[in-house]
Amino acid sequence: MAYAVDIDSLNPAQREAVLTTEGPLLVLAGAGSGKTRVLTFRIAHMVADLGVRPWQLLAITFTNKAAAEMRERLSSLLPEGTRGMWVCTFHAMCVRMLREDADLLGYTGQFSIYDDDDSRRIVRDIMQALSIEQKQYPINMIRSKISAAKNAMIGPDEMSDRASSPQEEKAARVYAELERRLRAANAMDFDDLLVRTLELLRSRPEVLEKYQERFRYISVDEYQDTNHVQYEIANLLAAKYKNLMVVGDDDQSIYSWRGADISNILDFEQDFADAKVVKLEQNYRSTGHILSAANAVVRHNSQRKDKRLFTAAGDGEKIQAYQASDERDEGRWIASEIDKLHDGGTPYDDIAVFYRTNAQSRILEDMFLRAGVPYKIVGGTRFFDRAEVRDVMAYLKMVVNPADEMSVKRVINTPRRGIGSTSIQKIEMLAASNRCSFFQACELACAETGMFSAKVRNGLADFVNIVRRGRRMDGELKDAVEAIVESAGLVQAYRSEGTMEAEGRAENIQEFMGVAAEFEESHEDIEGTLESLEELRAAGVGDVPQPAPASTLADTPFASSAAQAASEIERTYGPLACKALPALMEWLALRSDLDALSGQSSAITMMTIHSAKGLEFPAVFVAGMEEGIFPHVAGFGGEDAAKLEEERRLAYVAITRARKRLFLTYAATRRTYGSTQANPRSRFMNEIPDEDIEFSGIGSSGFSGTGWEKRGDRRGTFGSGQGSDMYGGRVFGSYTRSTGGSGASAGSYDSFFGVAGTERHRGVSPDAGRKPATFGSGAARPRQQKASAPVEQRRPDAARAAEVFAVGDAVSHKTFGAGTVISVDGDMIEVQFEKSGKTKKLMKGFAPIVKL
DNA sequence: CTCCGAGTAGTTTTT
DNA sequence: CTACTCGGAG
Repeated sequence: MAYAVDIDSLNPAQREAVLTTEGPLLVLAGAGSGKTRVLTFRIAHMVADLGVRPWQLLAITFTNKAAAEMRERLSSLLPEGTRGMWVCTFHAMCVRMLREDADLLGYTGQFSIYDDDDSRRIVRDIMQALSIEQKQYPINMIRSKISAAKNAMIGPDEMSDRASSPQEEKAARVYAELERRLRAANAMDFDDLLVRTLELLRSRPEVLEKYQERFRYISVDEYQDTNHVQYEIANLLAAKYKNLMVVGDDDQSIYSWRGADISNILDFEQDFADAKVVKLEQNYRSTGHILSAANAVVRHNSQRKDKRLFTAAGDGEKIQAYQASDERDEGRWIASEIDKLHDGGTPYDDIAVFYRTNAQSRILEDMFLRAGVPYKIVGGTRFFDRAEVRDVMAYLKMVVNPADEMSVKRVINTPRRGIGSTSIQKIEMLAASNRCSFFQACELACAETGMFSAKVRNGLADFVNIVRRGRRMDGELKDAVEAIVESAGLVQAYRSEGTMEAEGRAENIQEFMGVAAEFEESHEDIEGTLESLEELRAAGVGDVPQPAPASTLADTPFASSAAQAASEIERTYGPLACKALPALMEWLALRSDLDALSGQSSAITMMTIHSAKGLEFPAVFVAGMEEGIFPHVAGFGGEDAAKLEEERRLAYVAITRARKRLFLTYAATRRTYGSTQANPRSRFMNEIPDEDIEFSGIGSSGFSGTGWEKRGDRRGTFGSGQGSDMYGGRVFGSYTRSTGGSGASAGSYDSFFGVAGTERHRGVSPDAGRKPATFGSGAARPRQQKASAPVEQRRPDAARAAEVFAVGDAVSHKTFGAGTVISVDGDMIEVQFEKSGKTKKLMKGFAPIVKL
């Protein structure tokens, strides 16, 4: 048989996976084993060779980005098109299904989606209302308990019955109120999207049937990251035809703390007795040393399916380990190594720096800035998480769904309209006594002369009008958004503040409107749209079957207040004229990261290890390889083995991102939360075989694997001995163990100081001992003269240092673009950048900035 | 109602 | 150390 896809380019295991199109299939895909290729080839094969119609296919991914990538690869494999194929995340799929049949659950199709921040706020409000002390019952604890209950399909009542602790009892009460409010607001949080879909599929056989019949072939990527509800949904959808393919790697399960359940993948063979299992163990990504290190580390986990990646590629370069004196030195060393790589022809785009926690990015960022290494940060505080942007979004959400109490309350007094918490409370009472939505109560309040002052009533009237006018806006999405923002008066309010910060916020809002305009353009194409069969038929897509007779449902079991309130509002304020607005809101709610927005400029990538999953880079740095940081404090101490294993999987993920070069760094001392601590080197580094790794920096290779080091590790004396004693000026003098066991390390110091090896004890006086402190924070690395050179070169040169900056000066930064100086303090200047809106403190002369 | 200061918490995160 | 939240004073 001649295949439309190049089946010969696959290895036997991959080929088997691609050709197994019928029945349940579990693909255990190790890191870098070509799993995306298998996934896309398999689908392309089905469509091009086996006559499966694109609309019969459902491919679920974990992130929007992965979905977009897959769609792209599929459309290049399938020139005849992929229209009707659903390639999306679980959440996007659920939203699509819920929009269509929300009325069966007592919601309207216009329901709002509450993201994490919204959900947090509402829980906080509820806890306040129920006077539950946040001190005693931390909000995140309550939220995770509720989330766990939701995902176990346990309702508030049942949770209350089962509550075995005061925490759970309180959580159940919050849960009950949360449900009530979400329903009343016609809103769903991220958990609800999944849970309600499962509810829909379970309670409505005709709906389930519709999708079971349509989606004959289902594949789920990153199966190890699915939670219980997602697992149920997938199984339900596939229950009829059993053509379910799941792809995953138990070694890369790093989201259990978020409800991901590894047992989903481990138990697949039990769920489907006749499941075929294919293991993809050949790695096409990394070189030998890197792969060997990854294998060695992950082998320390007990809870895993045994597999071992192998590669046909050569050993490649050894992993470079570097012990820095402190976190600043670490950043500097990484910067200088990046410089070397770049000089050697590696583009910045091929380099990534990973860290365990976002907090670590600061110092690294700072050091890169000074060294002139261009970087971009993935994750962290994102554009769409900025308060002012969220405010705009809340206005838009409110216009789309005025019952959305959360959004209404968020912006009712932003910008200031003189409506404070007492007025809001009164409106709440009004809403309760009139049994109407909060928003309708706002309107009632305008007429209530007795209850509110004229000032408040005027403010409310303005506010209510925003919705009235907003809903009438038709035409271009961009214009509608602009009109709503305009009538909200946000930009004007910021502009009149006159501060640089407010100006930045105003600019962010402008930028947001640019995003909206962009969305309208890119939204035109049908690609990526999840169409129903009806829509496909209407669009003239051939051989789409007749739908099952429409389920005429007079008996909506939930005559819910949400639906009533929503339709009430529809009647009162008229239908929403701008149809693109809900689509924009949905896209915003389910957005992944804004990597599309960050330009294509050449820069290294900085991100947490979690966000690095699924990516690969020719050169990878992992910073902060220290006990307490990675594995993070929560994971060690012994008692929680499962947590430690997850940290180890995280290490596995980090290591396996690297194709050719891997650098692991750790610092002898590190400032965290203001105090300095000395952390021993990460146990994960010790799990890497000696032949795969090379140590350098203070206390280099001769140390590894010697007995004393392990003894030191436990007490943390290794780090503190090297680090703090060094600063105390007693590097070699009193540190007897190091003189005995560390020839290589001493050697490196010796060559640095130019002291003969045999004389080092006498030669280094306490006074001279301070020098290492200089070396630690000054030059990059003792042994290689060259290494320190790049940093050295970036010393403030005369011209740069002489440049005078004044507040208000326009400047341009190599990485951050244009900005304005907002303060000057000696050699430090603070600059606000236009693009990011962020302010940064920069060192005059070091930072790559020029006055415009 | 707003503003300012003290106090405190402080993994990982896509949807 | 810092960013954010809460509570009290104006």
